[in-house]
Amino acid sequence: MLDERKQKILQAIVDDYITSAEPVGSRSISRKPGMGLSPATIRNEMADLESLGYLEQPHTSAGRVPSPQGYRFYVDCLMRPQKISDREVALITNWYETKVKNIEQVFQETVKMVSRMTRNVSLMVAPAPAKSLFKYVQFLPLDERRAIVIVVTDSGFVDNKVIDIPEGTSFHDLQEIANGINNHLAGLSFDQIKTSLLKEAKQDIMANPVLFEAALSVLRQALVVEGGERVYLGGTTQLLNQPEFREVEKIKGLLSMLEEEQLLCDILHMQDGDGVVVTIGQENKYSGIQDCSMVQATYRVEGQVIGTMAVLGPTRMEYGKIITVLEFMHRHLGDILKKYKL
Amino acid sequence: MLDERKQKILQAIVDDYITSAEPVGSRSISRKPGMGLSPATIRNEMADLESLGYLEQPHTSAGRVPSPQGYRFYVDCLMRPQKISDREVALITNWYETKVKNIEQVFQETVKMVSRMTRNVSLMVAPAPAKSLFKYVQFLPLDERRAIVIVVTDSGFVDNKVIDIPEGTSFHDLQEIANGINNHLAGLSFDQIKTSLLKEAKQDIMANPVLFEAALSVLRQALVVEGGERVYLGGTTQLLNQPEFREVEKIKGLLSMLEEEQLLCDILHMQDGDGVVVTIGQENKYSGIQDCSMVQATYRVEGQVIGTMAVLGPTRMEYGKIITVLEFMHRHLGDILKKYKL
DNA sequence: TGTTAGCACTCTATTCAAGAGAGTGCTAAC
DNA sequence: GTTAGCACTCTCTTGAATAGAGTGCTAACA
Repeated sequence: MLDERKQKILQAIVDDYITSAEPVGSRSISRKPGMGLSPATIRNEMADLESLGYLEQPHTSAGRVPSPQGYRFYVDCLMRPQKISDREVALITNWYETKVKNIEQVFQETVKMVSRMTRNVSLMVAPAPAKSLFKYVQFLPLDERRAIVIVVTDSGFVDNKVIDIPEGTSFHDLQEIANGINNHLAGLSFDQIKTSLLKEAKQDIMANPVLFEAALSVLRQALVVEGGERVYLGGTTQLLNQPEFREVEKIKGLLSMLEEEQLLCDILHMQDGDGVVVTIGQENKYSGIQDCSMVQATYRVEGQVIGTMAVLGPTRMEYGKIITVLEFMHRHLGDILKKYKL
Repeated sequence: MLDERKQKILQAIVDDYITSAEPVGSRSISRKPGMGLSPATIRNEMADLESLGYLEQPHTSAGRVPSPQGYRFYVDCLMRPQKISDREVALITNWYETKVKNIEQVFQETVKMVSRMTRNVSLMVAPAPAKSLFKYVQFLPLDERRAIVIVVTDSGFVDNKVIDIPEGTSFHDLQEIANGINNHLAGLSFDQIKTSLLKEAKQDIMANPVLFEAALSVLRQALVVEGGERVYLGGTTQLLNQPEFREVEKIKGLLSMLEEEQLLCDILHMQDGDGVVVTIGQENKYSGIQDCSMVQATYRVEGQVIGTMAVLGPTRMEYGKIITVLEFMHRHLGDILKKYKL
């Protein structure tokens, strides 16, 4: 275990490096107020910290840089989580109130907000609409040949699509079809609906068998809800501000990774459990982000873990700030989602 | 006017530069099949073309680079617009059929597709929903205290929001309110609705005056359709692939510009008329993109120009390809939009 | 015994000159 | 009118020299 002075120095080094992105020399630590030690003493301690594995030296005559182990210790023991100010809380609340009108927008705006607050890329997996339960469909007239179909899931997702009205079907017929569908399929998952659709439909749904063909056609158009979980991504341009991504090549690599929804899903699913988790550099299982760190948090609705959100950035990230923000979202996002019914 | 040989050489130079991004020397032009001229001859012609203003030399011993005037001439006279292959047409058609279900998605997917086909940033202004005419609202039950309100405009935009049901209002009441609203406000623009709302409401809308307060509250929540035109943006990461944006600083500048919706709107509105227009470098009125070129096209529904789409990239862009793609979209986007009712 | 000043040492980043390479313009021959 | 040849120009790369930052070690000090 590190003695108190070593901890203090390590903390100063990490703090300094996080803001400056430059290897930290003994002089600059010595100069910090409250340190009260000469550069030479600091140097001795730094040499110790290096041989203990907490620091690294890019080359002999450079300052020190935190090692992954150094960051780990910093995150676990040294870092002081920043408080979220009342002003920030007010800002967040206001943001949701003015910009968010439905569930979809909760996700869209949350990633935007988080990326802005943390100055890093932020991502979020939303539960798959297809996994939730079908609640009802409703047809709205558009013109003679087409209608809008609104599909609502029990979790509050709303999907709208324009469909062709089958030949010879009146709008009144459509409403009857909707009733049939709603009566018989409400409460089923979309997966169930897909498989059992044809059989069920034939036997039960339609009081009026003349409408059967029309109903089938409509069902097929209406009930295909976009399959998988959706990943929301925000603040990718923040990457450009990080000195570690000064070379376009590195950004390209990360960005093209961030475009692969499935991959992101997988990465975010690697963490289970509940709460805020930090993975630093090589701790990340996916090799494409092993020079990055990720702070992840689950969010819950009524105790149930529903999904994950995360902030991705260079290992030299503002852990304190980011953890605080995600901790906050972890606790409060559920309430916000519930407002729009999830 | 340039004689035929000069034109041929200029064309070869621009073509070469567009693909290589390197100043073009006399040798490489001379080597091109069908050229049949020695480097020395080419050099003479190049010198002429330079003094005529069609070419520039980064420095004495470099090859030539097209000047803005050179690009202009290339675009106006030399460039052969590429045909869109049947395969591409099929791809586009299929893209819309599988990925697009409503108007919103037409815009989202169009910018994606165009940016992919042109390998450049693509943008598009959609007509402001608020400018279109209110068609109807419909309430859908969510739970006891909340409902989903669906607002449909005559142009086919569908907006859904979760609203609080006013205290003491039954779902049946809501439907009555919807009827009142629909009967009296259908066909009005949202601007009109906003201003005339209170007066009108009081006098006419509500058959049942008891519901008046509730109706007002609901109206306020429901009928605020996001104000301005929306800008859709696609393929910003394409910037990273362009050699002219190898330095992060340049990308940052452009990207931060691309984040300002209003600015983009203004830029796209500077072009009027109908059809495909190319603005090269300094021809752009906004100084932030004066080292870029932009190809813009309007799109129409039933003859009416409805909005603009554009491709933005370095002046060294594949004009032939891009113009062809936008020409195609210019002609066909209207049909696609009409399918979802605009 | 812990701390510190001093100094030699190491490594990077910058600067500068030299040389290679690419391309031109001009001249003279075809 | 076209082209081969050649001197010339400018950039980019390479390598050496130098300044700068920071270290590690030693010896002195409290």
